[in-house]
Amino acid sequence: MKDIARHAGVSQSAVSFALNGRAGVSEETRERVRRVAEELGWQPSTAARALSGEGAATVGFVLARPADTLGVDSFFLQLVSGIQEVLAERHLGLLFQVVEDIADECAVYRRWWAEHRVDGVLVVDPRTDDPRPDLLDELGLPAVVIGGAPEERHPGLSTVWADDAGAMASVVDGLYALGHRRIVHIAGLAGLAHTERRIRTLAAEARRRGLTEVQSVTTDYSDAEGAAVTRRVLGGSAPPTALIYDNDVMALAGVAAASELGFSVPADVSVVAWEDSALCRMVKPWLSALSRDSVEFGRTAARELTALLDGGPARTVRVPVPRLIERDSTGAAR
Amino acid sequence: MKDIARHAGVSQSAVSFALNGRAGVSEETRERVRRVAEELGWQPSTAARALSGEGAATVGFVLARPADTLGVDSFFLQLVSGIQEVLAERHLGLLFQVVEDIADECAVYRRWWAEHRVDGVLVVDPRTDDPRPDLLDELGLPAVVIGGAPEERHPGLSTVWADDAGAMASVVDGLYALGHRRIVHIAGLAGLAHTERRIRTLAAEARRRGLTEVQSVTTDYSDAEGAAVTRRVLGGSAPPTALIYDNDVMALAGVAAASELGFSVPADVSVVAWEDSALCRMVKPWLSALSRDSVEFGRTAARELTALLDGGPARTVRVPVPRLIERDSTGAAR
DNA sequence: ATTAGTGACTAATACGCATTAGGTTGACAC
DNA sequence: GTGTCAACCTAATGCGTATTAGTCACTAAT
Repeated sequence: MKDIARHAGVSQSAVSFALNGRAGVSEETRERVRRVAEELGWQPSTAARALSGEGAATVGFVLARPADTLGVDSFFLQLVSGIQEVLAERHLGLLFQVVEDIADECAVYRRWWAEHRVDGVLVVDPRTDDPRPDLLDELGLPAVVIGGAPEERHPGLSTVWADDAGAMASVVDGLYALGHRRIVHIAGLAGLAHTERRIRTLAAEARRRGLTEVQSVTTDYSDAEGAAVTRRVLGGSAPPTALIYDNDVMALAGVAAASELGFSVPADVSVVAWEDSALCRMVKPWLSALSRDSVEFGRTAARELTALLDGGPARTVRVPVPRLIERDSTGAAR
Repeated sequence: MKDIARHAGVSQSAVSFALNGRAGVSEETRERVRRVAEELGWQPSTAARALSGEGAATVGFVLARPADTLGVDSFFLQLVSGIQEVLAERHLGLLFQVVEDIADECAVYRRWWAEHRVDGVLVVDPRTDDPRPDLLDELGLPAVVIGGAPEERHPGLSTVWADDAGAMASVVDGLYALGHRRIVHIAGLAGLAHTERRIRTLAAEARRRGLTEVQSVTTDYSDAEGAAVTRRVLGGSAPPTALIYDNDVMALAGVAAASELGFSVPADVSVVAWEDSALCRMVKPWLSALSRDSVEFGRTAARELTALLDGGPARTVRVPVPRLIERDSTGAAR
């Protein structure tokens, strides 16, 4: 800016005013300064900006997962991609970190905020008993919880959530209509908010219809556990006629396990995957799946965060209910 | 630091010396200052650090892929996870951005460097005719090219590469030994350096053995194209007896397509996937696959970058040759 | 003719840290 | 008793930007 000022024959402050669209310079000068800045290829130093109180122009994203669990999950990359799209428009950077567990994640938030490294964060995988909202509130760090529970609102936090309960109800509806009475839900990680929501909803739907042979089993989302649980429940005396898997990977592994046991899909057992991806069309039969737009989910979350950074109020936003794509893995109960 | 200085009864400079392990303060004072800093929960402002010439304590990572291609690729998340592990030790942040194409990617590098947002970058998906190394050289932006060609070294760039040529040679060796003479390589994106390396190596190996019915077909890595190419080549008059897929997703889709056409794996056609993941054990038959440690790949790249940032020389480092895991999808040629 | 006001600009300061140039004290040698 | 040196510490400056407090010339109002 010093150089620009010299070349344009004005003071440094005038340059600042001109480039930031503030009053205090004539239109003519402003234009001249703009031209010079352009010629000199000037870009504002984010460090200096941050130092003089403008914020870091960066938002943080922490993924608390052991490295080897990261593998086959298409959800996060798509989510991040959607987040990016919105952030990039406003030239906001995305600071990304992978950590082992929630405690580490909290430590990262603390450090980032203390170091003025981020202006806000996006929180994923909310849990039923989650220390993070309290921490963020305490720090005053603007945040959007992705997939959070709509009830439990913290004053300063925005929440973007998908209606898992509604989706689960519609899936059960569909299966019930097909004559299924014995249903097993191979759920994801226990303790995750959306896992618990799905489990609760399934239980409620079962109660409502008087179904007693309906259960949920939590897993670690891995193909191994998906297959193991499938083998266990299908090996029982009154095996379920429908299986709901909390992700596509487990559904795939489950179908493989079922075939090995001599169960044919969907003749003997119907399968629904909670998460649609190319995988679902890569096995025979093609898997019926709940599809949601993860990229759009990311966009929505990012938009909420930018709104928060602009001083807007914390909000709770719902994204569209996941839609059931009926393919070949679901059919009438035997 | 001002507060710390006041509480400890010393000057601000003394605090700086004490906390940065520089000479100029007594051991006793240093300890006292440390204690006070601890009590006050002080964390250095990265913005201020960056401003006073210490660098941004951040490295950049740009992924140039259309949003919808990101889905099913386990490689990048694992890579990033490995990168993280090394960066986190040194409290370096990872600035992540997804863009549409290479031109945008270059623009991001320019901006980041001009804004002093990053100290270095990690470059992925190098191409045969790639503008990025030249740009990075020109900017003087420290960088590590991941998966780059070992030949084409730019003065300032480090390169971390896997020996695709060696791996391809060993795969062809194995298939040849099993009696395969007609081999099709369903390759990845044309123009990517490693794609071209694999194609060249396959051609060379074929020539060396006098095989004429060997070819590579480039794709966009998607399951759709993988299946389409599979159908096309298997539908020909003298169909190949072995298929090499450049990723796991296409291999899976290929196997499905082959079954539909009445080809049994591995009796009629052998299949090798270039990238191992849970997917390969999720179909019957389990897929033989080239396995490499993507997390370690990331670690290595990050280590090279930190070395570069410490003022070390640019180097070219090779990671271990991918190893062929023989499962059930490869067998003797019919 | 003085005052109040306004538009266009400059000078000065702050942000939080690192660093460099000084300053003071005490020990030691001559 | 003067000079030298080392150890320890303080004062001052700079990094690049935003902002606040002036300054100056000129116009409009009293």
